[in-house]
This record gives sequence, structure tokens and C-alpha cells, in this order.
Amino acid sequence: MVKVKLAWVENNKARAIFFRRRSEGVLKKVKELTILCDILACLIIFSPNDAEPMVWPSVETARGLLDNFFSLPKFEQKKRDACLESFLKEKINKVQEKLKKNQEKCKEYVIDQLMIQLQQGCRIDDFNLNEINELLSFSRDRIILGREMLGSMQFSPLRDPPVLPFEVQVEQLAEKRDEATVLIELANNDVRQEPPPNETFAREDHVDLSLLGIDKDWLKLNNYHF
Amino acid sequence: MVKVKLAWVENNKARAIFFRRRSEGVLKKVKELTILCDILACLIIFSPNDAEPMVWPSVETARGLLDNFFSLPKFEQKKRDACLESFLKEKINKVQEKLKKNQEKCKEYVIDQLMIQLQQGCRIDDFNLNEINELLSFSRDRIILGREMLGSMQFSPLRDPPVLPFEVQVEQLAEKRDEATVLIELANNDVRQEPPPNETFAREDHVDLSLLGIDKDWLKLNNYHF
DNA sequence: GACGCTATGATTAGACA
DNA sequence: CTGTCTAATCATAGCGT
Repeated sequence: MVKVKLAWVENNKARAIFFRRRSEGVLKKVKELTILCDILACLIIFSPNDAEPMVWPSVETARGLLDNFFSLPKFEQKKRDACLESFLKEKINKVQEKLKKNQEKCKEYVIDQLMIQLQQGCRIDDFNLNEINELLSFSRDRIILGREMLGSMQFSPLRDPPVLPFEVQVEQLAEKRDEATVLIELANNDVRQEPPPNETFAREDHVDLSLLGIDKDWLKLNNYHF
Repeated sequence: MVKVKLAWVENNKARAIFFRRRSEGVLKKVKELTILCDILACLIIFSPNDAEPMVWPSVETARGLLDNFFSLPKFEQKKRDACLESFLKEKINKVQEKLKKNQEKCKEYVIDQLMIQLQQGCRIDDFNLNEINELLSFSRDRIILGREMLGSMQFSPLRDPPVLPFEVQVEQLAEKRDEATVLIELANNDVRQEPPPNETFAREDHVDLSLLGIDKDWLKLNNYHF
């Protein structure tokens, strides 16, 4: 027999035979080792001929071993997940933004309609609690805005606007109606001190909030159309 | 010498020696194989004592070989991604659902307000094109509902409701107003034959107008492709 | 434990079927 | 290409240091 020297076997046929025999031998040794010492091991040999490499004990096991014991793949996995997650969260945020804008628009329209009805002769008593709350909140904002425009004069302090209840609480109704009447009166008083440029509003503009001294240009900035 | 039988070495010391010698031997064989056949190979042995496993030729190489040559991990990767993606898509859908409901509610309120104004004596001419379109769409749905309730009687055919334009096209206004007047009259005629259960718009109820057609264009959120 | 030695079983190169 | 045979070589169990 000839001792094989540690160098590439040039003869193709001989090398193929050598490869088969030796890889079998190596695999046998690995198996022995795992059984005799009761350990885990994994052997991958890329055959020069086959497209797929030989994997022992299995591709799944090899993958599992690597995933379990090496932090690198876990880290990259998490990085990938985080990337996708942030991307999709961004999408969610966009939709939520849209929802928010729609709700604002809707609220504006509600106020618009309430104001129109007020102008057309509706009385506070004709509104329900939710509508009154809307009016209160809106009126308060308008009053504050108007006062800021009028400078640092001293005005009556305002209550915080009520938290809008989803369930109408009937017992609060009378109180709220009083509050609304007072608040709207207050707004009118403020406005009477120094009326804004455009007081009149045409029906076509969709808005007539002259009662509270709403500025026409301001309203145009907030497009109410659906 | 004693032939070792293929079974776990019970003696701890002997097993540790056995492990060291044999793993060296296996590694040597693998190295020989890679050199003599000029191939790639990878050996991972989990030592019973060390925390870290022995990896040849290196962790990076092993990782690279697995990532490059096995479809399974890629497949599972995609599966993981798909799982996360579907989860977040579900969230998006929920927000979209909320948005949709809000828009429906908003539209209902608009119709509600328009109806109130009609009842209070407003004329078609007082409305703008968008409002007329809302009324048209709503009236048409109400008519269809009423007719379904009345059975298989023959009625005048109805035009499809107009696609709501975001830009007001003034030249269409007059025509639309005529159409609206006819349609609303038609609705009144139908209803007069046999009024549907809820014909009157109770002010407090914020009338249930769920039958109103949703503006699909507005709601279409189709840009969530990844 | 690690290293060296050596007998001996295990592996395998080469040849052949 | 796969299996078998055989001799040569290798790997290593057991032991001593």
C-alpha cells in the first residue's frame, strides 16, 4: 500500500473514489463520537459532484444547532423582524392619521350644521347633550382665540370644556344647556367689543358662524366639503 | 488492545479522554478530505464540557454555508416574515375598519342635517352640489329599500347614483338640482304608498342611515403592498 | 488533565468483479 | 458506479510518565 500524501488528488476518478470512501469514514467517526460520548455534532460536506451538500444528521438539526448556539443569526433575525415591523407600524400610523383628520372634519361639519340651525332659529333646548357639548367646546376655543386677538385684556375665566360623553346623561342636560347659553352669550360679548372683519356669511360658503364671530377666511382654510 | 463497542462510555474520565482524542481524529480526517478533494466542509461538535461548541473551519463559514445552500432556513425566514406581516396587516385592517365606520357615521350625520334643513323649509336650490349628491345617493337607496319592501311591483327605473366629485363642477349644478328634485319627489311617492318602518327622522336618534351607500373611492386604501 | 509510547483494531488504497 | 478483498497504513486504547 502507498501512503497518501496530503495534497490534492489530481486524477479525477481516483479523487471521486477517494472522496466517497473518506467521507463515509469521516461520517462514521462522527456518528461514533456522538454515540460514545452522547453529544451533539453536525457534519456538512460539500460534494464536488452533487449540487446538494451532504448534511448530517439533518439540515433541520444543523440549522437548529446554529440558531440555538450562535447569537449572530438570532440578532439578524430580530433585526429583520424589527425592520418589517417598523415599516408596517408606519403604515398603521398613516391610517390612524387619516382617521384622525376625518374625525376632525366630521366634527367641523357638525359644528357648522349646529351653527346654521342656531342661525335659522333653533334654540339651545332643541339640541341634545352631545350637540351642546360640541358647541361648548367649539365656542370656548373661539372665545380664547378671539381674546388672544384682542390682546392682554382681562376677561371672565372660562370653565374647561366638558369631556364629551358617548352616553347621553339626561340629568346633566339642563345644566349643560344653561352653561351653553352663558358661554355663547359670553362669546357674543367678547366679539361685540371688537368685531372681526367679515361678519356676514353666505349660505353657499357652507358656514355661517356670525353668532360667534367666526372669521370667514379662517373657515375657508378649513375646507368643510365632503 | 480492546475493541471499543458502540455504546456510551460510562466512566466520566475515560469518556472525556475518548472525546478529546476522537474529536481530534475526526477533525483531522475532515481537514484531509477538504485538502485532498479540494472541497468545502464544515464540522460542528458540541463538547460535553465546554459551553461553546467546536466549529470548523469557523462560525462565519458554517453560517454562510447554511445560508447559501439550504432553502429551508430561507423558507422559514419567509414564513416568519409572513406571520408577522399578516399580524400587522390585521391591525391595519382594524384601524381601517374604524376609519370606515367613522366616515359612515359622518355621512349619516350629514344626511341627517340635510333632511332636517329640508323639513325646516330649505329648498333644493339652497344646497350645493356635494350636498345634492349626498341627497341623491341617499334618496335612491331609500327608494330601492322601500320598493323591495313593497314587493315585485313595477316602478320607474332609477339612474345610478352620481359618483361624488371632489371638485364641484358648477355647470352640472342646475341639472343635478332637477334630478334631485325629481328623485326626492319619487321617493316621497313611493313612501306614500307604504311607508318603511322608520320614516321620520327622530332628532335625538341621529337617524339610522346605515343603508346609505359608502363612498368607495374615499375608503379604498389599496396601497399596502409590500 | 496532558504527553508519549506501542500494540492492535480500524481504515482504506489499490485492484478486481 | 458499487461492492469486495487484502495488505498497508492509520488511529487510538491502555498505560506509564
